[in-house]
Amino acid sequence: MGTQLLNEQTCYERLRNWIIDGTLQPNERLIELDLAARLGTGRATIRTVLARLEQEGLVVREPNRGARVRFVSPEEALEILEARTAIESLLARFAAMRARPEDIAQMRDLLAQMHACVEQGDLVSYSALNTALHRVIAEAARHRTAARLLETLGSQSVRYQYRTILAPGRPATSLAEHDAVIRAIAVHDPDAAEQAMRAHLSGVCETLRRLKQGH
Amino acid sequence: MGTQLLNEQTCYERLRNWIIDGTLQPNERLIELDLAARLGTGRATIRTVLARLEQEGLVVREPNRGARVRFVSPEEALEILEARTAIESLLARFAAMRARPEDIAQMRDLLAQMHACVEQGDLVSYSALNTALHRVIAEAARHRTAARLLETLGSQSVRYQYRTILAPGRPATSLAEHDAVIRAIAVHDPDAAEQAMRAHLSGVCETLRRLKQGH
DNA sequence: GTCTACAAGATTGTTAACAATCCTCCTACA
DNA sequence: TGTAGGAGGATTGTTAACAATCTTGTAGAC
Repeated sequence: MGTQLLNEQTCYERLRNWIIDGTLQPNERLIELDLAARLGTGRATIRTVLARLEQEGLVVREPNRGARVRFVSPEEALEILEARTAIESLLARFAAMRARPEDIAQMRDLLAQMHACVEQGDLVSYSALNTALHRVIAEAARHRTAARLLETLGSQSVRYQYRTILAPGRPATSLAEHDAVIRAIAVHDPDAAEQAMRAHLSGVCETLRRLKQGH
Repeated sequence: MGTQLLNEQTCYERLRNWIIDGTLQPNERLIELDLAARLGTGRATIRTVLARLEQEGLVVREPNRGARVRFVSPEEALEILEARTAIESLLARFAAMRARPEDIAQMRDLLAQMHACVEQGDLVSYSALNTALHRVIAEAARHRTAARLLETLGSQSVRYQYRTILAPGRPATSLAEHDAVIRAIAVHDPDAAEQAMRAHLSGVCETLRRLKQGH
């Protein structure tokens, strides 16, 4: 597998993934020549990619001092989650208005799998399914502006997403909350869906706040 | 005033302003050499600035075909307003929790000026004051994540912000709604503040929907 | 032993030139 | 008359070299 020549968009996606999956760690310096060599492209491309990632909140650049992976503090992670609550509640509302039968079937399928995971104590798969479910809801809402905001918020806080589900009693609660959200969407009740999603994510916020206190 | 040499940040801000204030019109092509000459910098700088503005939603770039000012359709403007509603409600909630006496005084001052504008029928000044008031509320919330989202949303939809206030009966209603928001913030009632802000912006959304139907 | 000054290396910022691509307009041909 | 093809110009994409800035390590003064 030789090093291919990559265009800007591909470089952007790869670098973004490296930051999100932790290949590049928070506060790690991003040296242009380094990245250019690793991605098989020139410095100019890396430069514009870094600018984009800064605008997206994944990277910090300082004049004459280069770029580094942005470190998101626990306080910031909470802020991000609060903002997500606002956006996802909106998306749940629209999903209740615009979801098609296929969308709802997919949600129920994922929910059933999540149920199985909790019974088996497989919290890693549960987290993945949870992310997938939220994505399906976002897509069912057919609201690109909100979906876009959510995606950038999500990418900034991936490192904190596994924490809350580990709190004692959380899995069962979380499952019930998701159930309420999907039931409201299935009967096309926007108010109930928004309310249920807000309740769900407020619960997550609260858990995260308590976790922060503990440590 | 000779052409100064400008660094990236300055170029970014200037170009951004040109787009927001309409100096550069929607769908207008952004030619790198052109902008470089106008801003007194090189193509490389312009290139990264355009990448940032694309990520911010103010510019669209197509490979090998350059960049243009993004045209925001009325449908999208509505989506943006809906997202703003979610974010600003959150900010109102936090403003109610964290506003200091100075913040509240500033809000009341702006509200009084808005009152005067409505009486004199000066809707242009009213719009400006309206923007300023929302900004003060956002700052009083001390929630940088939400504030940042709001700023990018706002910049995308400036072209539509003057429309709704022109609807018959809107100024008086708008004034009353702002009054309710600020009263809730002043007595530090987060639920009421969030609710009042949501009601206010939902009203704006509704007006915009009706305006769209009309035309 | 600690601090300052300075030199060397590393990294970013800027410029210019070249290559690749796209767009426009003109011509030739059916 | 209308359409395919191609030449030329305009614009973007890429590369390399150079300039400016920062960082690091070392030597010398106190």
